[in-house]
Amino acid sequence: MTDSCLVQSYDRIVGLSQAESSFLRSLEEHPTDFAAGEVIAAQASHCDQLFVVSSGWCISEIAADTGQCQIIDVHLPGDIIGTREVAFARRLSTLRAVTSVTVCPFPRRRLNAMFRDAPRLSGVFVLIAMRREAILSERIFDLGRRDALARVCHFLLEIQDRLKDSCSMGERDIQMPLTQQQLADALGLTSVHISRVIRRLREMSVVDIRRGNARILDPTRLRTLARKNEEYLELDTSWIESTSGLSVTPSMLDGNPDAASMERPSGG
Amino acid sequence: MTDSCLVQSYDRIVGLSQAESSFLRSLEEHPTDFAAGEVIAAQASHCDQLFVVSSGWCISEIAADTGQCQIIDVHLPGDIIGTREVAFARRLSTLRAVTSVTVCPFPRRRLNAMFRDAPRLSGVFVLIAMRREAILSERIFDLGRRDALARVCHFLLEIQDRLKDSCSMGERDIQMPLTQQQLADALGLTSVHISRVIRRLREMSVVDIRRGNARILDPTRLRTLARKNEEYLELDTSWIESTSGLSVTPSMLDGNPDAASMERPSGG
DNA sequence: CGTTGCATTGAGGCAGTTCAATGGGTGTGG
DNA sequence: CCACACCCATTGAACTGCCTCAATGCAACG
Repeated sequence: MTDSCLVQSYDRIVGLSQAESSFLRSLEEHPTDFAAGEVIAAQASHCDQLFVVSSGWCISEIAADTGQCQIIDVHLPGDIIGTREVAFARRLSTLRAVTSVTVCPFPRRRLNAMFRDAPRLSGVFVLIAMRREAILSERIFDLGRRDALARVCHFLLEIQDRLKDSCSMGERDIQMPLTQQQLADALGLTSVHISRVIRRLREMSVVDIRRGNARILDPTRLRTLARKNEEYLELDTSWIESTSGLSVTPSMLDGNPDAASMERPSGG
Repeated sequence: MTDSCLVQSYDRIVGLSQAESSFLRSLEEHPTDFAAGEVIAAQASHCDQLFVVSSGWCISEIAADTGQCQIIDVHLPGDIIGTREVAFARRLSTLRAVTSVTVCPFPRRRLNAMFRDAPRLSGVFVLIAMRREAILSERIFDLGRRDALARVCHFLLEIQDRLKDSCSMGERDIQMPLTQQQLADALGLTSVHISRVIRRLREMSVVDIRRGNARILDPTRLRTLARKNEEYLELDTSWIESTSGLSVTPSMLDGNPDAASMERPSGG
């Protein structure tokens, strides 16, 4: 019954209670399908919704008036999208489907209810937000200080780690549904140059990247070329565990925060 | 009595109660001074502490084995530092003083107490974290898709906005204590090229950037060159206000979360 | 079987780098 | 008060990684 990547990934971080997983599952009550390339939410549009990715890949991209485009983030199954936007009146990026996707929109106030009544889930939520910030920081290092070859290698390893975290995958193969143009937009390069780098990596027998799939031929070499120092994806969850006290009320489950119960469990 | 930039900035976002501002003030109980250039917390070191910046500028930088360095973030007075690291066992960046600074360390569990018992402060905290994520996203766009001139202009405007938000500043002048090398490390360039760009901007009568201070000569032109589209710093606080129910207990103020009171105000 | 979207390849150009030398301000010790 | 050292900024010359422009290949699809 629990196929949800979201529930699985939260459960893997802190073991979830019945009530907690029910709450998370309730965020995926309204699945909506989009075809590859479709815009799910446009830049500068009003944003009072967040999304859970149930299946498929999405991207957040920022478009400039010059026609330039930069992909800020890649969203995989189990990710909650829109947390960056929650703080603002209007979206600062376009949310677009890369493959055909199923996403589940939910209103901002659900998050509110979670913060008030489910401190452990809030903790995991913040933890994941901080990991996302760490990933963005690494990408800043990438764009600022690594050459094209290292960027591509590093990106592959990042995706591999994240896929391992959220869903199933093989050791040698990494899903890679992005086009070369999209890879270029993510890594601050041009598709022409991405093509050359991919060829070089193939000739070097490091990775064979083709549309849909990347096959790793020499993992050690790949890791060296990526100049990947730290394993920033290893979370420290100890501080969440110390947050006892959790109540998920029936009213939270149908998304009415204002009627949420104010009482809390009396046990310490 | 309230000189604290931290309290001021939180108060500006949502009007703080007495208890709430007391809690925030209590985070600044242990001021520590560092001289310009000193390391406050080293990359890969254990991180169970966060910091409030009381005065001065700090940076978070990631160093590579090649000697390359990338500045991820600039921290101004009123900022809480280390939230990115909170999720991990070890720091992924070095925290360094740019000017002489006063920072106030506080333990991770204080944050925990806040999450459990002060939902409005938690809301502002998350809001600010999301704004930081937005700023990082903009910097990714910068590094990926803007040329050196635009990067420098955009960076200046970002700092101007953030200084406006946290502390006092003039309209024409922006504090700029970073060296050209540090500017280069922040913007993914070399100090040599930064020097040339600064000269060009001076010759164009757009900004006169010198160590310590940048004087804006042509605000309109600066904004055009920066290609700054969105005003991402305008926060939407409406969703926080709807989180009623706040208790800051005496035990929170001395930093003992486990003894924190579990009762909450019964009023809606 | 043409169309459409993506990938590949080549040739030339440029923004930004590297290397290296010079200048200028500031603090320190004689 | 000078001399020296140090750090930072400036400038020049040569180089290069990546871009731009443009043509071609190639597979999927109606």
